[in-house]
Amino acid sequence: MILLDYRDKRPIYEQVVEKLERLIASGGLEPLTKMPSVRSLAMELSVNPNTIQRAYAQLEKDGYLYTVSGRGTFVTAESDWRESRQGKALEQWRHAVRKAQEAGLSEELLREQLHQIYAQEEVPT
Amino acid sequence: MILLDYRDKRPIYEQVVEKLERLIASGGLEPLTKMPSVRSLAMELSVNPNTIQRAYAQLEKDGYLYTVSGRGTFVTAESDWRESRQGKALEQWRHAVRKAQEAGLSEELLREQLHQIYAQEEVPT
DNA sequence: TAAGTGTATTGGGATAATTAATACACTTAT
DNA sequence: ATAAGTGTATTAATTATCCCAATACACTTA
Repeated sequence: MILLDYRDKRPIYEQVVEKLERLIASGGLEPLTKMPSVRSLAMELSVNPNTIQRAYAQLEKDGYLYTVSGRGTFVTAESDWRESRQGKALEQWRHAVRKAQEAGLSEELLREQLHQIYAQEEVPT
Repeated sequence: MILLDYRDKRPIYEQVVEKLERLIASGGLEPLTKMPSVRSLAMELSVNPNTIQRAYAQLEKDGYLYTVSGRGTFVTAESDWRESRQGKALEQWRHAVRKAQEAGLSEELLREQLHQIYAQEEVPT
């Protein structure tokens, strides 16, 4: 399903989160499909089950997965995780705007830059 | 020059950075004035000189101070640190914009939000 | 040359983060 | 009902990181 990079010095769970998030966001996993169990994915990657559990918990917090106790964890419907993702991105963006405002940057400058960035390319992912 | 708050559980050097940054940004220290030496400020606050050194290094990285080896460290000209601060804020903001774009948020939405935020108040700090 | 400046290096101690070990609770199929 | 499969909670061990101190070095100037 995914492959770990041993040269990567980030914690394992974080790597798993990133890879799965990318996989889901790119449509590589159909909504509502069952994820591999905590134990089986742990076996497959040769890591402790708790590490996978932590990754799943994070992905659930971010809206990409949901879990039914005793049954397993599943991929969220696309509309749901898109909404969650947008909400987070918007909140972070707003924070950056306030910082920019405090630094004395004008609304006009930001509006220009905004247009310029959006003009560059159509959203890759 | 500044006063440490012992109830504050952040590291000392961080507290020093924040207090000095605030002092400089608010005009409490004239540009080009010489800062107290690493050792003297350390003595005054009863901390290790390395702690002050770390704070000064951070402030230099942020553009508030500059240092001449053997002579001392000095307050940057206002135009310079304002520029530095704006550059950093702008860069972070651009990053947030790209994230928002990737998440599928429209330029129009961001432009609206931008206007709304700027309309709220005239920049406090 | 001596005193004052910032800087680099190293290490100790504490704290936090990451992963592991184990036991528990729930669901489902046999 | 029992066993096997699922996620979860708790606790511990290990590892990494952070903060601060001690000390020595390099540079400038009186």
